[in-house]
Amino acid sequence: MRNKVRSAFEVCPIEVGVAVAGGDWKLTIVSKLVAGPLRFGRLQREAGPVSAKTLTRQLRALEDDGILIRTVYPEVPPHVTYELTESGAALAEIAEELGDWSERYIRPVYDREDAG
Amino acid sequence: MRNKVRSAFEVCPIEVGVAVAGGDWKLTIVSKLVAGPLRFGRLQREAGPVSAKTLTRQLRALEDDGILIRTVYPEVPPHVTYELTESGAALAEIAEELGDWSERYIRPVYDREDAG
DNA sequence: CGGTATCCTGTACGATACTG
DNA sequence: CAGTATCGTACAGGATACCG
Repeated sequence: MRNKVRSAFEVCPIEVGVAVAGGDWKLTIVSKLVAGPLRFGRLQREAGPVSAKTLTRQLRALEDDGILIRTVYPEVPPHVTYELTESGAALAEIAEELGDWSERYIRPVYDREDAG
Repeated sequence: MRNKVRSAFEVCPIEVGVAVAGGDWKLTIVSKLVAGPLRFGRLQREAGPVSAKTLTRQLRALEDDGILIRTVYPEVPPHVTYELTESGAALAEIAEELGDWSERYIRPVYDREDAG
């Protein structure tokens, strides 16, 4: 994943953004964290049908790239929260725009196919 | 690819956007077309180290989703151009924002790693 | 609760060779 | 020029079982 980002740097900044934020679930995760920190289980339920394995992978990648912060509370049972950094909040705005864009331009395309 | 988009509709609009625009090279392709239509070969050179096979795939997907228009001029040798639709132009703006975001927030992360 | 380990399938993508 | 066909590798991501 990091290697992908590194080679993207030699192409263009947009491709870097795609490498960092383009994975499945990543932008959805970020958007779910705008309202405030969430715990792992809650985040998994809110994000959609994502497996624990994949969610963990994506969260770790987002953490490595400085998009969110993982906090472990030393309790039993375990308690872990995820919250956005400034970088993550900025990314969340782009995620929202992408969502609006797909509602406006993509949904009609597929609705038309379903009708026809 | 279309199946991925269809299932994304059942999750959230952001995930639809990722499914449609999140593939490697797609946003870069779109950004290269903002200045005006380009031919296949030119686009391939401008986009970066993308193979003809992948570029073709991505262009077809973008066409299917109404993001760009492919025009074939019946000449010898063949002449094909790609140009953005309104949808594509709107997506290009988001692509630019993502590029700016990565320059501002991601580059420092990796520069710091390279230094350390 | 918040993961990890293992296995598995599907697909993305590049390289190369070829074509109308 | 603008692709297509074929092959091969890499990795994403789900399912399941298990752990501190």
